[in-house]
Amino acid sequence: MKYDFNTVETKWQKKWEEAKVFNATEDHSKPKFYALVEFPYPSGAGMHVGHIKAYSGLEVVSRKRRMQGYNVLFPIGFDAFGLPTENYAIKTNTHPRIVTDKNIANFTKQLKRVGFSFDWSRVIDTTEEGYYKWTQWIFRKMFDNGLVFRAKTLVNYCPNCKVVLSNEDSQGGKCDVCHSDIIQKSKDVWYLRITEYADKLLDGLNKVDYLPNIKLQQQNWIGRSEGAFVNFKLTGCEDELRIYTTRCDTMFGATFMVIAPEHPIIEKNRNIIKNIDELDRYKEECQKKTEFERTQLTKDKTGVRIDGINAVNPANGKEIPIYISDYVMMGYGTGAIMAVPAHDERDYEFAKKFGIDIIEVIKGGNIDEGAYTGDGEMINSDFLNGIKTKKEAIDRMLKYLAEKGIGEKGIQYKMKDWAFNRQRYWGEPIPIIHCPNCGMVGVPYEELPLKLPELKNFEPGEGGESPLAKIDSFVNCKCPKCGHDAKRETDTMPQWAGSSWYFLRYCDPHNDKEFASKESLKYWLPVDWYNGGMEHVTRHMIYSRFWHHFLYDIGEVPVDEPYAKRTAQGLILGPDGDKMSKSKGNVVDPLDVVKEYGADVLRIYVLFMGDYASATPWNESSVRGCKRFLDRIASLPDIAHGNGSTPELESSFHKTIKKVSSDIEDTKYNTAIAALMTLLNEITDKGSLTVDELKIFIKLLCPFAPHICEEIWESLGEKNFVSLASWPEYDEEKTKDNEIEIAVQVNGKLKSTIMVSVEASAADALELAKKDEKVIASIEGKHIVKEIYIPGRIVNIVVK
RNA sequence: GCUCUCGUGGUGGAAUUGGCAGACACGAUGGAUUUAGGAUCCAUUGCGAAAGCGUGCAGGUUCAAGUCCUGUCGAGAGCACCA
Repeated sequence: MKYDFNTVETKWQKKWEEAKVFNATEDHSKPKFYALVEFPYPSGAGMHVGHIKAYSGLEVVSRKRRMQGYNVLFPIGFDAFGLPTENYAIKTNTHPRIVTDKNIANFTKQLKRVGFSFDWSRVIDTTEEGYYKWTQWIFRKMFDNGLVFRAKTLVNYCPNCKVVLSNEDSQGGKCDVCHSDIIQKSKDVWYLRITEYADKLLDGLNKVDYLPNIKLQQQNWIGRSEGAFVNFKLTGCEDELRIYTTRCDTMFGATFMVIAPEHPIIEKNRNIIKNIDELDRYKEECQKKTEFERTQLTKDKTGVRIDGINAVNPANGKEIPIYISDYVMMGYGTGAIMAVPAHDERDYEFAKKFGIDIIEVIKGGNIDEGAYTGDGEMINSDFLNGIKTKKEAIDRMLKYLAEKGIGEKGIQYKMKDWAFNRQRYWGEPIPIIHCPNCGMVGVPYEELPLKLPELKNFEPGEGGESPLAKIDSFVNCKCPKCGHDAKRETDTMPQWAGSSWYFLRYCDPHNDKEFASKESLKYWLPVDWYNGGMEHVTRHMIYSRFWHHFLYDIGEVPVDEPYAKRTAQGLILGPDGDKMSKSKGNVVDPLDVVKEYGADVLRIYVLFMGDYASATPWNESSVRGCKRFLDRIASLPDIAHGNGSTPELESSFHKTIKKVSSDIEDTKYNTAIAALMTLLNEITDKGSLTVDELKIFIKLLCPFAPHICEEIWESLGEKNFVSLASWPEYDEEKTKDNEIEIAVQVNGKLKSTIMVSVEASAADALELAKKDEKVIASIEGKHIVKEIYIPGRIVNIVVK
């Protein structure tokens, strides 16, 4: 059978759509399987091969589950708010709505042409009013529950995009969208209190099945640390200085203190501090440095001693100096530290540079060379002397601090509250009204969605205010509480808002009374398997887990953790081994591949090319290899006769069913396909197979290359879709061989192989091995020290 | 700098988790077919003439190490002075 893939593939795509083969049903009596892939941002460039790989994994799993009788929800949608569309709209003077619709139409066409088995009746678009109504609704619930607050603070600001960015969006001091240097700017910012959920997000990781590196990244991001808060008395002023430390055991070694340049204690004591001008100048210098510069200069410590105020070490009563330095951040802990140069590398560098005393309090290092951060016996520490472990010393010190009433245990997180507003047009308007009498008031629930007003000019203002601020009819309103003239908030939500709950909407996407019905949520949640990119592990996933935990706490969803399992696909690199990019000219367009080789080949190739989780370069020749494989499949019906099979081939079928079934579950799609290739080679060598065997082969291949499988299935006289046929079962007994070849080693070196029965005893196997000529040659005249037989594996004879 | 992951043929990658290293595929070489090219089919393909040697390098544990341990070099990812 030679076939024209273009005709055949579009034929089956049409039939699937007409018969609604892949629509999830609301038959809640069936076992469910909810497979989720990260919905795409509909960029103007269209689909990328990376999308194909990202979706093909769970595509295979979903198709297998349907064949196993599950009610499968495998949805798709579009995460369409965001800067690229808005920037394009500004540049071309087209409304972002029009741009978005066009891009979504293009993506839809492309996705359908690859034959993904998405449930197209549940498509969502985060920019639709019927969708963002509920994004705003959830925000309002958070507002009602005290999880939203506004503060004027120094924030990460991108001067190019003219927006405030969250910490997550400004990693490395660069804007996540345009890669410009971030500056620190004082602005009014809306925050979501994600830190309140830090422990829940951390604990939740214990009950989910995420890849280990994904869990680790989330743990590091949340960055919980246990330590102590301690109050240091000051000389020269009335205040106390509160610090956070994880090493209160080293307090006898604290020979100075450091506070952040912005620490409020400086402002408060301007009149007392003798060198205030010098401190002001230093502070100004620090603010001029971008975050990037600050991190580049980690080696070179700078700072200024505060003249006029000293601190008292509460452990030993000694007076110690206080410095300001930018290696202490206002945003973590209390913005002040006790510095223990003998046992902290940063404090050590600082002390060396400023000539401060270094007192060793833990044995084990050499303080002439550097700080010692390991464990050891406590010395020079009064009541701690002689204690051998860090834990014991910390406990003892905490007890001391409690007795004196100057300190207590404390917990800190690296994660900060989520800066949630953007000064942009193409996002969900924040449903808040500023009233001169009532302060911040939520837009009433019945008025949601708060619609994005029509606008001609989408450019943000020079002062960094939202384009919405220019529309008086939008801004001016009445306070819902007191009726007084009031003003609307004009900032919009960040790109991450819509994607924080989209998997809930898929459960019941057309509901206009609730974001999803309780019954549908109860049935479909949690997501059984979520696959996506590593780049979303610390942002999208943390954000959406936070929203979900919140919804769970207010009784809106039935489970606390939204994703039972999470995997991640590796990148597809360009043929040159570099990351694909337009500037390098190494981008592969998936639709070109479909045109030349067909969708089945594209699908097989992205899964066969290598380990699913690893980055793998594109290889055009290897694509042709996959084409060859499918061409050989197409001619299989020519040799499928009704005649009996052989026991060997039958056994191979059972083994292959077992291997393909388990490999799909383990995301080892490459070896699953390799197993099918091996079986095909065996069939070709033999020259024939039965029609029943061919049907099994087609079913196994169907999740990977469904179009050609449907075509062959139909040619065999089947009336129904192979996509809905039953997944093949295997007989464990038939996967086992009666006789197997095992290796024979002498002193661990392979000498020969022998055929033994699986039931053979150690004595039988060894006897057989010792009859082998090559083995005899190796052991002749030598003394046998030890004989090992691992059933089914190996014989090893140790001789001297 | 810290944390994590990974180093296997000419290439992408396998290896039931300590048990015959190199499955499967690409590429290459030779042959068949063809006017020719392409496509297809057959054979060979880790290195070495061979005994042997081979999983970045150096040690170690073990009857047995790609797999475990120690050190070291290299690549990638994440974090970025987190007290």
